Amino acid sequence: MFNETKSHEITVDVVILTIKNDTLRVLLVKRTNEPFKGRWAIPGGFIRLSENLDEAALRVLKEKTNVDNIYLEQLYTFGDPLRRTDARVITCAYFALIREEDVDVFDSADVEWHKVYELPPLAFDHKEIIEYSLKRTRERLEMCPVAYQLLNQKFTLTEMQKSYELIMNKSLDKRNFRKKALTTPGLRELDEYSKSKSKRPARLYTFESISLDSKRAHFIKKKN
Amino acid sequence: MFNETKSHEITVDVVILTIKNDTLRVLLVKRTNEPFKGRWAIPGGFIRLSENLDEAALRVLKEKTNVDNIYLEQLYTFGDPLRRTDARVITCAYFALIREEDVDVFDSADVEWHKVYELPPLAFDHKEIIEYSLKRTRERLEMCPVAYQLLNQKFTLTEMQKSYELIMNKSLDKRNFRKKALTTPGLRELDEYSKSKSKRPARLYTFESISLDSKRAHFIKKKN
DNA sequence: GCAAAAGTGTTCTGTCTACACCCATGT
DNA sequence: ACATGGGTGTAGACAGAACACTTTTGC
Repeated sequence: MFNETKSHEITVDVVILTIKNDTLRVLLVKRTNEPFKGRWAIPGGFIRLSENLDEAALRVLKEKTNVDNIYLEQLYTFGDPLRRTDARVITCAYFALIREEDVDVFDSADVEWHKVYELPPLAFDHKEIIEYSLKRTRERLEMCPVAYQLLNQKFTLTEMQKSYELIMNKSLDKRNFRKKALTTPGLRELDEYSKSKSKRPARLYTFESISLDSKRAHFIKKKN
Repeated sequence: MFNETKSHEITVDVVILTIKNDTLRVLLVKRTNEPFKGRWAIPGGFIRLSENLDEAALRVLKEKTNVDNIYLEQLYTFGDPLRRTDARVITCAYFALIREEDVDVFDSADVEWHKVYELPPLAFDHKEIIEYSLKRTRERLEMCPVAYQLLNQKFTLTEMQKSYELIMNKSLDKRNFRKKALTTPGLRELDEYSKSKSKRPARLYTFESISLDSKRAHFIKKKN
């Protein structure tokens, strides 16, 4: 299959995170080929010669979820010779945060949302990649409100807090959270309220600008 | 499996930083081939099939500086189709911080330390890569004392401060710096003093082995 | 009127910033 | 004795953490 003169293959793999049914979930696909046939894996694909890496990751994302225009960030490049047994494949891993309401996943038997804290056995080093993406998402969260990428367009502060708690995997103090959340640049208070049964309606908020002010990361620009 | 006839090539490029003559410098090599023949570039090389990415980066580092066992971190993977005009080459960029005293560079006409704040015209996207490595180094510095990688084994607090100032590219308050520096985990005060002419000797310090773990991301936990 | 979630302030503590003078040494 | 860099402390601003009760609604 390969020899010394053959060059390495390079792919992009994308960790796609969302919140669904009050849990943080990652999109996995079931492998149809050996090795690891039948195991769950992060979606990925080869990079086309005309694409840059971000575009390749966006394409993979779009193929699986039909989502565009999303928070997507390069995570890390994994290239251990032993990470795959079949060939030498280096993968440039990305991670994406998407809203459940935007997703159009054919929830078939071989594409599923799995709880990130209860992962099934995964192919290759994909468990490591997912864990690393969680770590990075937490770091981002301390820096900028990326969690709004997981929320619906209009959301309550309690929903926002829940998404933070799911990502950080710990509970937060309500008053401190709200105090800090209200200072977030781009957060706008609406004159609308959630309608819920048997309890007090909650004020709705929205984020005005998608400009994630981060000096740390490369973000994918909006496509027009 | 390989539905494109032409593969991408993948390299590692390493931004090697040191402090020399009171300036922050990066090791550049002069290109001997087209394109950009005669221009300065970051050292790099192809990845061998038996190596992982870190090993490839270490090998490039060792080839150029004869330095082993060093702070080395994966930076970012650059893969724009237009970044090179001759071929589609994706590069996994690393950066390294090394001590001048450990280096064994043949300072020839085609390998030189250049001031990072006064770079000559560079090949490809290497200017961008160097600037990104500076950004990351600054972020690391706020988190953990990576600057000790640039210092001699024994150093004064003033030397440490100078290295911070060179990386951050701004001056720092002496008292505040020293107060904070003294709380750094791993810093040990020695019973030795610098011998300098015409001025008061300065106390020497050293870092006890800090585990800068090879699994990059985050090295030192938050202080409690 | 009760269940269920929304909403609201203060105190404490630790960290960052700004800032100016005396000390030890070699010449 | 002077030139050079070494070494030191305090006060104010700000941010994060801990902590409990009242309000609004649907049933």
